Amino acid sequence: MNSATHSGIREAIRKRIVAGEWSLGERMPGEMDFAREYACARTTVNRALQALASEGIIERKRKGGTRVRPMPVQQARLKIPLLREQVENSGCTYSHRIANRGQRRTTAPLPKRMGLTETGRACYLETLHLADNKPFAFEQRWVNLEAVPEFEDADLGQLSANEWLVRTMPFTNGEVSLSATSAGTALAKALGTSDGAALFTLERTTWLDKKAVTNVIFYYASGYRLDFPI
Amino acid sequence: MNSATHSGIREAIRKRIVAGEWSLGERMPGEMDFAREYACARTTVNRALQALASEGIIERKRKGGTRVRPMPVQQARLKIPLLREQVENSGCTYSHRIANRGQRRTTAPLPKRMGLTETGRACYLETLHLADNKPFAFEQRWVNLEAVPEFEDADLGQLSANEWLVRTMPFTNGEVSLSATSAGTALAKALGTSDGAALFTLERTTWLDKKAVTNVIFYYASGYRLDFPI
DNA sequence: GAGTGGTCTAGACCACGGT
DNA sequence: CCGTGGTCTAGACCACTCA
Repeated sequence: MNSATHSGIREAIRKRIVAGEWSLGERMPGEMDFAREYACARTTVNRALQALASEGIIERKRKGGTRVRPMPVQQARLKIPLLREQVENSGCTYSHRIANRGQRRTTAPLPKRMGLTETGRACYLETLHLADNKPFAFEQRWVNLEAVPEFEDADLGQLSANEWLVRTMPFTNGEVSLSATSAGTALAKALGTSDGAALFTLERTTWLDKKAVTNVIFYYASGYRLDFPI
Repeated sequence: MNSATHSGIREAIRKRIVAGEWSLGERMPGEMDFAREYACARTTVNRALQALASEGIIERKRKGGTRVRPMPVQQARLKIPLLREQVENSGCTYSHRIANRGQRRTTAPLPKRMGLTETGRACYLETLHLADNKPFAFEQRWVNLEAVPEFEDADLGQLSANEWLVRTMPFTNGEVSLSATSAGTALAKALGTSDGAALFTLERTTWLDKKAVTNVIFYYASGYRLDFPI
């Protein structure tokens, strides 16, 4: 019983939890108990238990001790790859076409999520992303030119807007929203599917401090799945 | 300049990265440099930098030092709440109805994802989840009775199958797949929407060690969105 | 080979929150 | 109050990888 490393101890304790050594909600041994048992420092046990807590498997409270969560939180780390990477990872050739690029003083249509002032300047862009020259995803994007003035003159021939922004513009926080959309006529035509097809949809808004940077909606071609481990 | 705590240092360094103090891919100061600068132990800096690395903002290599990632990984922690909690959090009353409960020797239709043997016993279940008595999501589930024999006799009147399994059955790993489905006639009827409506779809398979436990597909009623911060 | 991050230790003090 | 987890320190050794 000696892999006195934090990950070794973490997995050992995880197995004991799964095996049911402590029932749901029951108090587990304290850090010092485990430290004695595994013959290591308390710090090492602490790190292992903190990892399990951040996974939602156990709950820890000062003085209250450590307990097995009665109802574990189901959570996963979801990586949202760049479209280019998604396409290339599936062995296809990536390309993109700017479908529509405009600029307007913000009036009506700017997504509420961005919370822009009516007077702000913003830029609207539609891009079609292709895999082996077949439609893969359709992108609608607003960019707040007050946050990213350089975007106005960016050359998006090589780099897509998405990649340009990721490379150039950091952000401090954002929000993602996943949903399903029934393809309207224009969308169906752009993606080469039939009217009313169900499209997996990802919307993302990012902020730099409190200033909206960009809002984007990706409509993925029919049949797309976003897979990830849990 | 002295909150010599790992989170304080982490946020301070994050701000400096966002402010552009080091350009993309450029080498940042080492742990000992930061430790001197913030007047703290190297361990504390290490913890701060490891957190930033796990967020995908920086890259660290032994001997190679720490660098700002040229193309940060977009990732988020996605919490998948229980249906009951989703409904109750939106201020509605939750209920569910078992639509169909069967048991069969596994023959053809068992999802490939579960990787069950043809001879195994499994249980199939359909559940309609309601919010204020209106359809919220439709669930199709397979349960591997060889992994969870108790499920066969479980009383699912109070607790839904999902909650019963979460409470009773731990799992070691799983896979989630998000997609969009066009409602067929039966689905549309169950969810009270029109034929061909776009439904947000979540499929999840879980394993205990190498043994499949359950495979479930949730079809959410039209208009559902899964939101999370990034 | 040498510099960097990865990790462990032993000890200390603190903060929260049950009793 | 006082036990528990949360965190910091100073020092040490190791492992990777770049030059």
